[in-house]
Amino acid sequence: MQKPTIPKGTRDFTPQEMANRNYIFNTIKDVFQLYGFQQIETPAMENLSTLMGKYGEEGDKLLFKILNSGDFISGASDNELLDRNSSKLTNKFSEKGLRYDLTVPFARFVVQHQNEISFPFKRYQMQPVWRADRPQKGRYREFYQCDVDVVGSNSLLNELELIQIVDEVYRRLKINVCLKLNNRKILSGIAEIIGEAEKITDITVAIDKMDKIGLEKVNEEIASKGIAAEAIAKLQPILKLSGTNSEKLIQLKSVLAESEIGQKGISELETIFELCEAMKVQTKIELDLTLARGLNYYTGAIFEVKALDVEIGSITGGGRYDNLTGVFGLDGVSGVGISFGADRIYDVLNQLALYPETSAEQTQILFVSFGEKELLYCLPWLSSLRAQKINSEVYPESTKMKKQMTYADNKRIPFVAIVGETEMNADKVMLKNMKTGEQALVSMDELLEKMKFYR
RNA sequence: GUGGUUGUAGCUCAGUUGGUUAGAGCGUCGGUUUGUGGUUCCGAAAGUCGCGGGUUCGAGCCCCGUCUCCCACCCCA
Repeated sequence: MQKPTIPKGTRDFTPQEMANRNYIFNTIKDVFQLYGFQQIETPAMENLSTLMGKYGEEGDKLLFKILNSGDFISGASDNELLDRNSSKLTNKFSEKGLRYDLTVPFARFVVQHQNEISFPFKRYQMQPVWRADRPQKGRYREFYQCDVDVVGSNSLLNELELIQIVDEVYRRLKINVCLKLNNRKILSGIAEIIGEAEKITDITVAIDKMDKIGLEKVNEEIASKGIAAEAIAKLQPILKLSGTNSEKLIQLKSVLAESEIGQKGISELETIFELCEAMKVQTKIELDLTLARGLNYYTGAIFEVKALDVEIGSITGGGRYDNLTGVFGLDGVSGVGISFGADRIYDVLNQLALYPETSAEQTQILFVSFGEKELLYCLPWLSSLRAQKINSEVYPESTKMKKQMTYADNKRIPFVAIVGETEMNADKVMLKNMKTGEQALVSMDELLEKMKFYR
């Protein structure tokens, strides 16, 4: 028989791995809740009409589509089948797809539930998303995103709070990061003053590659998009911008003096920097004009977080989008949000071995016994421990002690309670510390007292 | 979607110019006077050599296809 496998780009997670992953999810979740965000979930699958056209042409290709149930082929005529046009046939065969991110389903959610939501709506969502991408380093076809967004508020205080959340999450996870900040309005201003406003997407996609391919290649790519040489020349001082954040802003102010939207972007950034300083955000924040990000719906701030000690690409990203719900028929709702890439954070933590030594999930005490009578004797002890929220279990069969001890060892259970006739007669258990090897006869009260530090 | 790369036991890998029943370490399981694990010693199970085809008297090894892994591009968490 063929050995079973899982689809490419997907992974199984063992109990040990899940303990590590839950450490990440719980850390992120705790911080989200600390800032007043509430959790929602949306279905794994959405109607394709909700998903299609929201991520550009590339994105549509990367959507996993779900075959219609039943006789899906009846949806297409003979001529359409003979045509062999896959993209047209896809529409006939499939009307649902797996979600590609959490932002678009969230926009759909806001529109659909607009009358039940009170704004500003602060929500978080931690669920897997799927992309039919070719897997490679730090890239999976199924991965988790942890999104926090505020919709229905234009205040830059939201940007501040998101930055504070980034600051707090990575402080707790002990990952050194740099937060890169940009503003779409500045990018628009740049495109405007060089007279290529309608080419903004091409320009931003190209300059996004700056630290990867260098200035020269970026210029080549921009030129290849049909942008005039003089416009490219005008762009140079901006691409070569250097110095501290405030020095960069001063330079930008003069370069973008003629652009109203550019000035707006600069003042937004100034406000954000001031707020961060006032609130003593520890994370290094860097104004980075080459940060453009792929998704075109950002209209204000753009964030990206990079791990400093690991080469892995961005581990968190986001920004402000003024009219995301517009595509679903609800105008005038502004949102700002960020997404933590849990799987990349997991890779970073794995490489740096930054997990806490003991997991809150592990069993703290295992009862080892010698027979049926002893097994039954253990049960009330377990109930008492569990009532005190101490993770505990009993080895459910009376096999050799070696096997039971090995079991405890493999699960890294720190304490074992040995129960034989002697212990039963004394109404006690033999409590053994697996690390030191020390053991002592203890009563129920003594046991609960000792174990209460291991909740 | 394009290009490159990898595949032998649960895991990490040996395997000679093509030549008998394909090996090791780790892990697993069992035993080492049946009330003591993580460190000893002994033993066992475990592989259609990714899959399919071809060349050959003979293929883990050579050729073709395919899938998979990883890497780069595109794009992106």
